[in-house]
Amino acid sequence: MKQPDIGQSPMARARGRRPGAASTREDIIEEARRQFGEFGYRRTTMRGIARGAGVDPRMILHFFGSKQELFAATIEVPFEPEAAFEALFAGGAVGIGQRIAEFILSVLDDPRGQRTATSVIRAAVSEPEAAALVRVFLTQRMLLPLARRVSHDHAELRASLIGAQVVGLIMARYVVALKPLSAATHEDLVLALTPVFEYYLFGDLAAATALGH
Amino acid sequence: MKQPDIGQSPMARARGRRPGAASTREDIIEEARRQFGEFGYRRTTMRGIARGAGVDPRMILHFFGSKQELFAATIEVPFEPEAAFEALFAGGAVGIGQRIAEFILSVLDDPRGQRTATSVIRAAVSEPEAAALVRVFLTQRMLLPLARRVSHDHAELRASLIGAQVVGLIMARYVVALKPLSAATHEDLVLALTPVFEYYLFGDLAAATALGH
DNA sequence: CGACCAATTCCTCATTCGTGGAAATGATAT
DNA sequence: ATATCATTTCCACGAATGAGGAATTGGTCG
Repeated sequence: MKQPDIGQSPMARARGRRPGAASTREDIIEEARRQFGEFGYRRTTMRGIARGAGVDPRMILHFFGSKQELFAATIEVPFEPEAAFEALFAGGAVGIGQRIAEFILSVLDDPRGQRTATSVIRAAVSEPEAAALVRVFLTQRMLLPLARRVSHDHAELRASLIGAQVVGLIMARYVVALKPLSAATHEDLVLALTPVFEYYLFGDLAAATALGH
Repeated sequence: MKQPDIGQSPMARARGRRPGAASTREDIIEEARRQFGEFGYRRTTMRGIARGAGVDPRMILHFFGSKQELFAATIEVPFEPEAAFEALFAGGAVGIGQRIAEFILSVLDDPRGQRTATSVIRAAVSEPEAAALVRVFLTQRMLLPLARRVSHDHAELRASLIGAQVVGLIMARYVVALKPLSAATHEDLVLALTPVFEYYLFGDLAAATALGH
């Protein structure tokens, strides 16, 4: 006599497969990238991603299996480190610091690069497993290839100092949002960082010489 | 007839105040400092601190009221920024970069300073409110006083760049544990960082000059 | 048309967390 | 001694979370 379960909840969408093209998977990844980048791994929740993507939370498990696998699927390095270093060093030692600074800043100007960077850093801070992954990736894929092109003493230390400066820049600019750095222009930062990168690459680390004035 | 409630749980300690001196409050703070520094704000739990301190979880609320207040109680800056800067700059411009590097590294060599630094950074990454607090503290108490002593153009930018390098060093050395940096000695890092600090303080930020060779 | 599979929704479970109530006990002051 | 207060223990609540079961619907292929 009663209509069977219809009208019980006016907002209740019908179950089953939606007609038309299904962008659900991509919507989830897109929203997950945003939230992991903005909130970090721990404070980002499956339900929050689902809400932001306009999707049932169950879809995330359906497509990705777990929160960790979803996070892994959101990571995209927008360049190939070894190829990028080769191109950067192809121009010789002259101007190498500026080219590195330009390259790093341009990666961080791109929303994808910026989100990936902050996302990975935040995850490394809150998840030990992520920190281990970051350590391996940074060391094997970024710092060692960079160090290999630095034919100087303490090559790995030099690469690590550059990495530390870059990480600090990301933290100060995007995570803590220190005004002088978040307001500085791309060009200002390139100019300010260029001498530091050149010093870390080629300078005499064991002699506290003055560095320009 | 039955012994009243005794023997029900052999491990059950008697209620009420313990005899002797009560170090509970200090035990909690001590353990909280360790865990906030090691795990960050989010992954540190009241129950975990209580377990580590050998204390009932309720004691934490009893003494501190909430997790946030407990965290606030664990923060201890082991120096007075303005006084420290005054002392550092009292020796004049010559050797100022080295003195700053020495000072920062010595603070980070001290377990208390190191724990406070990592703890605050981790909290800033995982908690927006903490990030706001860190931004204000860093800007008002550290960077502006530092900038005030830098009688050059872009004083705040210079101070922020130093701050970013220090934060990056802490991240790389203690959070991600990049080997070349965590293995480097105090002296190595002082030598490597001194020219950078001097450049950030006094160098020409708008001219990409070479910085030592 | 019928069988099969992917996509979608609803509901549930077990766990964990921060917080708080209430009672018990020792120390201390009167 | 008695009253008062701080300290301590156990227990519970409500919320949030990651994960998964089961049913329903639509596309696709025979």
